[in-house]
Amino acid sequence: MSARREELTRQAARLFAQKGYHGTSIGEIAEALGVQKGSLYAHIESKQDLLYETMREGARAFHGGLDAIDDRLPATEKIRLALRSHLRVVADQLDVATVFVQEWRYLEGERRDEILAERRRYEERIRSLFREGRELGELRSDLDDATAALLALSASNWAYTWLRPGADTDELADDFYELLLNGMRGYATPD
Amino acid sequence: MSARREELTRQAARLFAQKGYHGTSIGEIAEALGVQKGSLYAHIESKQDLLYETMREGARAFHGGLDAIDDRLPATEKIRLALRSHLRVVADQLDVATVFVQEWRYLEGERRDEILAERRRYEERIRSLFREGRELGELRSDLDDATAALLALSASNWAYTWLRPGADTDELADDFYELLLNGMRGYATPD
DNA sequence: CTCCCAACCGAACGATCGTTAGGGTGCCAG
DNA sequence: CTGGCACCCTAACGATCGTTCGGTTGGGAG
Repeated sequence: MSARREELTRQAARLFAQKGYHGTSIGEIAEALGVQKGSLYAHIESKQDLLYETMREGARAFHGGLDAIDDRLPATEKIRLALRSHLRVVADQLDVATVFVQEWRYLEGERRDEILAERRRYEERIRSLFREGRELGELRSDLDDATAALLALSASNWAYTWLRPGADTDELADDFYELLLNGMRGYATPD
Repeated sequence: MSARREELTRQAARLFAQKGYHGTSIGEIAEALGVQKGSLYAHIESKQDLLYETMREGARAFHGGLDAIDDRLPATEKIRLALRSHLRVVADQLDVATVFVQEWRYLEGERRDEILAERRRYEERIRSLFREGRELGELRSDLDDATAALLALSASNWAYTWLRPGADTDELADDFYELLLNGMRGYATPD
């Protein structure tokens, strides 16, 4: 893929994140590249292509982050690293992450099915971490891992709305982790 | 406001939630009412009106839920009730809540500023509950209430994506509350 | 020097968008 | 009986949308 083509995808992701897929016109994307809108069709076949590629990039980034976590670590440590990975992806690729989280529903046809499956798989990978933690005794035995995963995932998925690029996401992820594990109660064990 | 007018707002909210503001045309809204699109302008001045009114309804519902919480209760109890209220609003008015959370950025002019202020005020009200809990010793003294509120709010704000209408939101809210307060750690105090 | 090809231009396409205008109902209050 | 009013229709407006197409450009490979 040529450098110009990558720049096109990047600008599209930026505008989709800022104004939404349907709120962004081909003309605006072309203008961001300093080009007539018709010229874009030397690179793409349709506007949908730009959305689809941004989604693919998002899926690759999020899954890639989980892939890098050593499977042999304790479950709780993997949860901590997963939180770090997720927030880092959001901060480092804010546009892509934003589109991945909120614009997926504007995909059409089998591309939509494909991305939806990737999103579901990601959620399942997170959920399995909590299940593993419970089964190995690292987390409370009465933990509802679906609810626990939901809580962690929800917080992470919402991150794109308030995370600023350049923030120290590792520290924030560790704060989240500590809160989720130990709770907010007054008599919590000191660390 | 006439019954017909309310039906119009309701259908608009439903379609905005399902297909997004820019993804929904005036013609589709008219079709949902069994009417020609031009006829809608007997009720509204612009498409923006429909978005704005849905947002107002959302703001009213979310703030109204908090208003009903007795100020003299312990902070932790108020947090529990706030979680219940939020999830109940999402479940009972899923369309309105969905639009309130994701479509606000398509509002224009001062209406956008107004709704944005309402959203910020809501977040601040939640945050103050955690601050109060910490200051009164109900929550750990080293609690970062901004992070804590962020965690709770993020989970709640994400709820519209997975909550199905008719779900037992009180029970779910209590589960969230219990997890947030006591944590997921294995040696957590039994309840 | 020539050829190629990625990249872009300029103009136009049909479709759809939100909105307006003028006229027509049927019902309810006076 | 009559007036008004809420509601709707039909037709059209200009603007903008995504997309197509034939032609032009410039630089690197042979």
